[in-house]
Amino acid sequence: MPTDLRRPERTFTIRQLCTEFKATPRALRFYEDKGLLTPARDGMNRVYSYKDRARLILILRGKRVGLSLQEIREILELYGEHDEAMTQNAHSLKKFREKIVDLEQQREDIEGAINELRTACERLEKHLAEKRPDLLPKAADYDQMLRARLDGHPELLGAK
Amino acid sequence: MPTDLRRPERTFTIRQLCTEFKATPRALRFYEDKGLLTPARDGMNRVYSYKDRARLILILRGKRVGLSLQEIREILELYGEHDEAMTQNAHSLKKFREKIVDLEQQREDIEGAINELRTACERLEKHLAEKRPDLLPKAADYDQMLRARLDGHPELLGAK
DNA sequence: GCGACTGTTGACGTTGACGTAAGGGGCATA
DNA sequence: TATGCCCCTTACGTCAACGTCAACAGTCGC
Repeated sequence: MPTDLRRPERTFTIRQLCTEFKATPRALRFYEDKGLLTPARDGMNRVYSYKDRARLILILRGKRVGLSLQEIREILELYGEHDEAMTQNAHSLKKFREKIVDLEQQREDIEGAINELRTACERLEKHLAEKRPDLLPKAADYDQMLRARLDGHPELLGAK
Repeated sequence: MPTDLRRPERTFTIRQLCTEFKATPRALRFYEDKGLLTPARDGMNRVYSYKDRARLILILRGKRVGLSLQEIREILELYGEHDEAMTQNAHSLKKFREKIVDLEQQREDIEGAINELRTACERLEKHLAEKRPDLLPKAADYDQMLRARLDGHPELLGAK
């Protein structure tokens, strides 16, 4: 399939990306300032390519897992130049390995935190059910919240 | 086993807890300022009980998963008074549910990030092996790093 | 030609989570 | 008695990641 391979020539305005990913123009410009994004220009205006959009997705995901913009930039740089400062890359490799260990630890932590929150919720629910059943929120709320998350952006759920 | 049940009367100085958990005195005092810890006093000096230590563990774990001190305090308060402002607790329940959804999303993100870092590492390793095998770090480093994490603080690995 | 909208570049403000420096007390060891 | 070391409080400084605001430019529809 030579044509339509990921809509290569498609471009985006800053606001399009912002509304798509619930970011702000200020944030995107900030990322650019920090070297994480380098959109083209049409006169003054920024023009984001499909690749820029992909980078933005990685940036936002990195943020959600607690990486700093600095760390995210290092990762992004890996997907660019391949024949540059090798010493630098050896350093990156080490840092990435450390980060993996970090993240595995963090995953453990999250499991623990989820469990704690769950039991805390159960306690609270039981307590409320006994004393103030009128205050109990409906299960529908939770459902709706979940659905809202899954809507619209399947690419945020672990896609490449 | 009535005696020695979790060494009940054991206490700690601020520095002991700091070195044990790699925190700083400033941080512990800060947590106290924000109402997350309330150690006893011996004159001016803080005296941390075993319970305080347990709370500190929860605080640090909360931080690692990205909870704000404010959120952590809410969770900790749940393990205390049980007959207080019920309206407040209904609110907490809602926030906890939201946080669980957040954390589940975050866990997904971490899975993805780990995978990306792994493939990035593989790439880099391959690239380095071809062009600059002298810069390749030894696998032993990684091992040692892992062991260092697991040492000393088994209670950090998801215990209650 | 005129809003309304969207875009731009500074520059300053804000929030959370501490760091750091200043000033002082308590106790032990040299 | 002086020198450390650890503790305390108060207060100002810092850093990341933006938010907010000002001041201005391009373009669309009428």
